[in-house]
Amino acid sequence: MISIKNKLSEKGLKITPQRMSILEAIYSISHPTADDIIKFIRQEHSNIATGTVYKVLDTFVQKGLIKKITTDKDVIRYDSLLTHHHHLHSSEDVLIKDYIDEELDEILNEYFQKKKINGFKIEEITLQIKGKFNE
Amino acid sequence: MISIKNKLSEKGLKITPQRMSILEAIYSISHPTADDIIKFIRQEHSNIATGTVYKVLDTFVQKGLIKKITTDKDVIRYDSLLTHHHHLHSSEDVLIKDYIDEELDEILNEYFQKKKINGFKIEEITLQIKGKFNE
DNA sequence: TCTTTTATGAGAATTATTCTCTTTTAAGAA
DNA sequence: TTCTTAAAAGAGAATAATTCTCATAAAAGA
Ligand SMILES: [Mn+2]
Ligand SMILES: [Mn+2]
Ligand SMILES: [Zn+2]
Ligand SMILES: [Zn+2]
Repeated sequence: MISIKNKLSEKGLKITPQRMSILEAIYSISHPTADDIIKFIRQEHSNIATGTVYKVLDTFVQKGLIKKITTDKDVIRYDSLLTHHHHLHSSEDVLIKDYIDEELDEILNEYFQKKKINGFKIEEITLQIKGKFNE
Repeated sequence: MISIKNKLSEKGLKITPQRMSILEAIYSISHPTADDIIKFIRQEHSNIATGTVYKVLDTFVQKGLIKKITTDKDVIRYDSLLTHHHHLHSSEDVLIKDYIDEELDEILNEYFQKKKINGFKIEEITLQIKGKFNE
């Protein structure tokens, strides 16, 4: 898609088939691991080197095209949703869902406007909301 | 120490030198990785198998003696502070500090008492506060 | 002290990620 | 278009983090 190409060139990145596939994969899979992305790309398209995927993901994070998200597993996941949001983490399995709540963000902003944390300058607050998804 | 032994037996765990060392290490090091714990124990005391450390850490988490904490590295850290709290994550290095704020917790509890997340039952909310530590 | 269950150790295996080095390719210049 | 060149990708080895397997050791209650 033209928009994928645009996203790359906006960030001053060379357009390569690998980068386009990886970005498409991230947009198609919810909070994927590097391995999820590799499997997704290899289904249809050509082979891709795992090192390339890790390197490209790193570049994308650096350029702000995607974000890293943390879980209590030793694997890094990636997020294509760039606007500020939080995550619902299943306490039973590996499911993660986006949680967008501007009202909450407003409350937090107000709270930390008043209550300064001494010796620390806040850049971003992310909630990890752990719980159970019903059915 | 007697209290370390007590903590183990309270949870119905057999008291072993390895488990005592690991628990002492966790109490001595801030948010350690498994490897931090292994190095700490090996300084003074005897050797310990890495597999033992991972297995014991897992047991401790299961029994609620410690908690896992997540960072944006592919390594798991552990936390000995069991009362509900949040974390300040340095955006520059790997430093993590506990952040305890009951007033904030109260605000969050109230907020989510009203605002239900549909299809999801909250168990715990943890804030990852990313920013810079001054000097 | 004996018995049984559970834990530990050693080391191999697996998984996730990074690195090195060679070859390929995107993209601007000519 | 073709040429040039910096940047990217590929292959595969290396490293890091964690898990597994199975033989031995040792807690803890009988
Ligand atoms: Mn790793
Ligand atoms: Mn791993
Ligand atoms: Zn998300
Ligand atoms: Zn903590």
